[in-house]
Amino acid sequence: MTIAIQVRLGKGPLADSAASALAPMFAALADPIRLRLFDLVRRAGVDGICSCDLTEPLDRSQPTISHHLKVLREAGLVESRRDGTWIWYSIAPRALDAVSQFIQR
Amino acid sequence: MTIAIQVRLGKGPLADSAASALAPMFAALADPIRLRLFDLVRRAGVDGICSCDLTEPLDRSQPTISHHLKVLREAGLVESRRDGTWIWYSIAPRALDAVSQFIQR
DNA sequence: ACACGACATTGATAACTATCGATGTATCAT
DNA sequence: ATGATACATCGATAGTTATCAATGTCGTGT
Repeated sequence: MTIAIQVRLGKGPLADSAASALAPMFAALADPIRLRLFDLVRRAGVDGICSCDLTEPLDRSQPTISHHLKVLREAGLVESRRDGTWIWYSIAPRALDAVSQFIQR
Repeated sequence: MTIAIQVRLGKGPLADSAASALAPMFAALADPIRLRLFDLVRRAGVDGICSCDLTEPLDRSQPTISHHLKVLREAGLVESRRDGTWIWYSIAPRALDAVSQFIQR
């Protein structure tokens, strides 16, 4: 199951619908652990990074990291693919497009 | 009382301190009402916009809008200045610099 | 079939947040 | 001083979230 998030930012005042679509992306990055998770995944590039390598450096329990990865995934910021018993995370294409578009005017 | 927020983003992995400084800014934008508030203030330009013109279009009570403006202000995203009984809000200089810096690589 | 490793889900809890009505505070006009 | 207006703060409440221990699920190797 993949999640597609589409946000169209018009020229007029930010519509309620656009704001409601945008807010969850900011919310996904509104936590220090998730910011660092996102950063680690982004640094890993196209190959991605194994979930097993994300738990230890952030000093949180495995379920907690799993929870945060789920939040990032459901916000459309990261993707996961299975490889045997491992799961590899990578940055979703166009992940921050909507956010970036809002930030720059 | 003004609030200064400084975030230095190094080249290495995102440090816990940087993430903790960055997260509140994302949190401030992680709400539809605040996104639209920020958008309205930004559209007002250097003159700013009166708080009284922010309550009605967002369909929330006056205390609620006041609360959200406080969140934006404490995150360093907007500034307020008094003019008689009115209070004018404007975008803080370098408001989104840290956020923008994180977004782009 | 069985045991193990990697990850997800559940359940519980403490902390936080969005919202509003009521009330407080500050400024202006009279 | 008085009243009116603009905004902030308080108190309460319902909803959300970050966290972990315990448990479940899925894939691998034996």
